[in-house]
Amino acid sequence: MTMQPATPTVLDSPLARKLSAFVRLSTDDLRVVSDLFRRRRNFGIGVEMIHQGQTDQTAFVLASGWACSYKILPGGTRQIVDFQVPGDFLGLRSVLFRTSDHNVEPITPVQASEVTQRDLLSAFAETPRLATAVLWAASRDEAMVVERLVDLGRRSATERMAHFLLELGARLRLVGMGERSGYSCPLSQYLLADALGLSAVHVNRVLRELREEGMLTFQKGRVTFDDYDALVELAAFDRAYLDHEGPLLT
Amino acid sequence: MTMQPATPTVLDSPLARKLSAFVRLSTDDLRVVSDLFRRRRNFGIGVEMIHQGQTDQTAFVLASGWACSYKILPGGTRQIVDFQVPGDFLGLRSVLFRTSDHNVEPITPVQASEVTQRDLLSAFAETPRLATAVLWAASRDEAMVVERLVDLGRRSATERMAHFLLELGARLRLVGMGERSGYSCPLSQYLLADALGLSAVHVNRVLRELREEGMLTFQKGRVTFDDYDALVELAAFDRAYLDHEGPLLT
DNA sequence: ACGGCGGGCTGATCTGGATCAGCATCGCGC
DNA sequence: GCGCGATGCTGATCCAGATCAGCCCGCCGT
Repeated sequence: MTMQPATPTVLDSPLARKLSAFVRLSTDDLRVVSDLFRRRRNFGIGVEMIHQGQTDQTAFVLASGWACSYKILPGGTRQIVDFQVPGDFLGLRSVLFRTSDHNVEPITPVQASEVTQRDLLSAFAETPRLATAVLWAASRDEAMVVERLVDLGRRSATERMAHFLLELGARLRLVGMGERSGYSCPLSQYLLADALGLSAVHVNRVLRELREEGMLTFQKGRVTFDDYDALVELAAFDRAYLDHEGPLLT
Repeated sequence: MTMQPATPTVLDSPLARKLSAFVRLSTDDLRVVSDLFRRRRNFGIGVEMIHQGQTDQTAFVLASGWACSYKILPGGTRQIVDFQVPGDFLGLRSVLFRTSDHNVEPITPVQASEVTQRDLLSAFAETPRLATAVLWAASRDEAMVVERLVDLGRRSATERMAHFLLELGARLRLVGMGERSGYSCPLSQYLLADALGLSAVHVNRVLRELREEGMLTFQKGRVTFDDYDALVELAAFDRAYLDHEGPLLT
């Protein structure tokens, strides 16, 4: 946990920070955002927050902690679709679906605010600007999934890893949880493997290789960029798809 | 081109058909939909409709023909993210972005209606029900991308191919362009390769294998399901993620 | 009527990453 | 303070799918 001012306002929330990268929100907008944050809940590691096939249409906004969304295949293997960090929506995509098509569970202990379909739609009616901002966030999420698709389809294991960790760094910096030099990261090599479509064994080797090349170090729950520019080059990382160049300075 | 009734109404449009799988649209809603269809344009094969990096925020609704959206990597390879068939949106994801993060181009000659960000947002304001329907369609698009991600991450080439062609069949049937027995399909083996993260050579072998196993035949621009149930089994195809069980019978 | 070329198709070879098998360390519960 | 499950790490072997090299056919343009 980082230091908080004595009277934390919703301005401090990761969600507000993130949305501000897209539109400058008025105090009215921010009030509506903070209303969305009312029903705060806690979840322990591995407790399912959203389950494949469930029919109640609720989503969450992550306030603290990390989560991941994934699909299980008959056969037992799973594909992690994405990780969620503070400020991210969980299950936004299936609020409109009759049944959820994926699972979401915490990787670390998590605080999240529950948002129902009704809440969301009525908040949209109240402030169209917020609606636009949320749709922007949803588009950004999809853009990230697409980039993961490119990872799996056309990038080598090493490029994939570099690209993924760079993206994660950019996302975390946007909500104030990382610097250009690196960030702390609770992901195990198994989780990375399931997300990147690799085996855990190979993830290990790739990380070693990147470390020995002096490009990045991932150890003890911390990612350190040893040579940021070389990584960007290697991964052909072009942050345009994140659309982070907002009204606030980056 | 298929036969049309003497006075075609917007009800016949693939988009309306598709959205009807989710909500029953009123005649008012349908009028708004048909307004969206006003600015009809034609595009030849390979003419870029949307370009990576472009800044004008327009999308299209496909009225006839097939298109594909893809990303190019420095190095020349490309990853096709998805194909679009009549009734699908093109570039919806980046209407809200400052710059488009992908390309879209026709695979066959195409008729499409141009929709600007303004058009769309004002249509939403007019009929919230339509807004919901469009968001549903966007969610379905994302669900398909996620399923493609699972394809690339965790399914073998054969499973991948089967899964993909089954999904395409389901999508086409929804807009009245295919039957359970098969559908006509203008995709070359090169396009399939770029979409499924395979080499064209391997696509060829996989198709041969599926044919020799008596599961499906893809020849002369037509996909024929020779053993639908076996395919569903092989690919572990669960259409839940398409959320097609709508108010109209399927 | 003929060259060129986009597609389909094939065999031979190579390789990135999976799989299998196992060891070392650490934190935690009892 | 001991056992045990997670996690990190490593070597040896295997294989799905890439790559390379080419042939055949039908179509289109001149």
